[in-house]
Amino acid sequence: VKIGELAEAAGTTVRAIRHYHRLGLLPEPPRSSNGYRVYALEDLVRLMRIRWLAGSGVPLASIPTMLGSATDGDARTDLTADLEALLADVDAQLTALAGKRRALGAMLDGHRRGGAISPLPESLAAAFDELVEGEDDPDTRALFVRERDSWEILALSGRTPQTYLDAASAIVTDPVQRHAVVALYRRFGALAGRDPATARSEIDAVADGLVRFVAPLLDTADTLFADWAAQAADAVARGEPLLVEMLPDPAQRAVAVHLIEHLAAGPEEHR
Amino acid sequence: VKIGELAEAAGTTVRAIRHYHRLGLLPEPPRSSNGYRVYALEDLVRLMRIRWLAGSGVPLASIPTMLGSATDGDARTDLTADLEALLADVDAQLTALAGKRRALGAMLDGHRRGGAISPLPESLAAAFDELVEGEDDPDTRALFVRERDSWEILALSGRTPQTYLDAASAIVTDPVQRHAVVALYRRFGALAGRDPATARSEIDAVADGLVRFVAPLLDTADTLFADWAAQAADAVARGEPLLVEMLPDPAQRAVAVHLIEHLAAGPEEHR
DNA sequence: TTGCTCCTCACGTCACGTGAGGTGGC
DNA sequence: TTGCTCCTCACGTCACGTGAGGTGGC
Repeated sequence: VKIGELAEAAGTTVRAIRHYHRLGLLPEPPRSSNGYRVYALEDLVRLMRIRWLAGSGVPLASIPTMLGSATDGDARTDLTADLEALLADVDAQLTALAGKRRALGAMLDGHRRGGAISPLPESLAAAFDELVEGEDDPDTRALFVRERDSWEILALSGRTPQTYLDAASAIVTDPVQRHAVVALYRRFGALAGRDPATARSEIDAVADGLVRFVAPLLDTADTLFADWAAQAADAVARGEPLLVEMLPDPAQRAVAVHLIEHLAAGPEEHR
Repeated sequence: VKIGELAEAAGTTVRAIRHYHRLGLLPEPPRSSNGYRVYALEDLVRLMRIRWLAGSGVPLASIPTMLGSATDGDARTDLTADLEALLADVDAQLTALAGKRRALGAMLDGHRRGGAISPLPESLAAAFDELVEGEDDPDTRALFVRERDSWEILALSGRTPQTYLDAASAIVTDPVQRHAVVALYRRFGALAGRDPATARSEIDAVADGLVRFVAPLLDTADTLFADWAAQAADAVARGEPLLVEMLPDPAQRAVAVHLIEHLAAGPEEHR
């Protein structure tokens, strides 16, 4: 039989068979006078065993060991370990894939209704879209975009608890609270370019205003977020500025530092 | 911020970031005097969005479209289709992985108890092992190995119903029946090298003997197997010998053809 | 001075797929 | 003659990882 027939019998491709030959997985059969490979029953068996193992997730490199054709001495003991490692690997892939499936499903749902694709919860994403679209002043608009970006970072960091995001959605959905936060954002934006020393009182005022919005969230949020805030405050204290450093303006940076220090202080302070 | 800090903040590697730069997924940031890349907040956002999508199974090549930074006109409609295709893909991978998991689990179980790794049901594998190990005549031994190989092909073809394999296990487990089949195998093996014309009666006898074992299996097996047998008979009739051609001996091949013809005739004939 | 981070080629990984260019069989 | 299968390089895919060889910062 020729390579094409062998491939069909085994349910593979001619290319795959030649690949196995190059890897030495499947021995090269004798050739007929025209140079064609001529296969026998043993080759089909070997090929089907290879496909069986490969299809079960066994890497091609370890198939010789599995099939016992390697020159080995202690293969007996290793095999169990190999199989267990493979199983653990496949399990990990399964949970990862399940996660991807969920994420993709959510993306598709959001896109069918919402339009733009975003890692934020729908209400938050919609609220930010409105803010950005409805703003005519380019500076404030850029500020809103930056704020949305920051929230996306928080959401994607995987360390921000859902309750925190939900609470933010609630604030931004309620017209009164929303108006208040937008006013604070505007003041935050106006700080750009000012000397942190002269603007000290405004910096404190804006930071305190923001703290007043964040404080109740801290009460409901679980320990994950408290840990994160503590770490961030630690990093700021040690001079490792991480995210904060990415804010280009010094006065705005001062607000962020202030805010993080408040967050790290914990909920007790604000009761 | 430098590339290492960015990588840590986003939970990736420096290499991955440079990779995204090469692909044009993430724009090259300005450099500091020493040639180091200097990142800003927008880069972190972009990077985290990329990681989010990539982690959700979106291919890097389609991420620009998803993030809307591509110069496109009809991206709106395409996006839904893209996401749906991705979802279907992930689903397919999930079922494939689940299958691998099952196969690996069975392999591990079998290896923990049995020893050798085989695609055959345990009782069949064990029976063949006994046959092969207990045989001193090298020719008969080779014959048994070939027979085991054929059964593995049947099992791995995916077209052989489980009932058929189970029935074979039963035959090979029962001492009386097993003795009878082994005798038939020996006669089959003895046909090697004989002229099909002179050995005609022995060929028919061996084939009939084998048919007598296979016939009751046909009654219980579902239509899948009947289809397969019919196809095989068709192929033989058309001169496409497939598996049969791989038997090197002409007399033995005649037995196989005989057997397949009987199988394709269906169960009615033997009642 | 040591050790850590940064830089740029350039090649490796995994399991094949995809041409390119040519020959044999019906 | 046409179309199909076969052959051998040799490079492509995907998402990075891995050295190789060198420089800058503390």
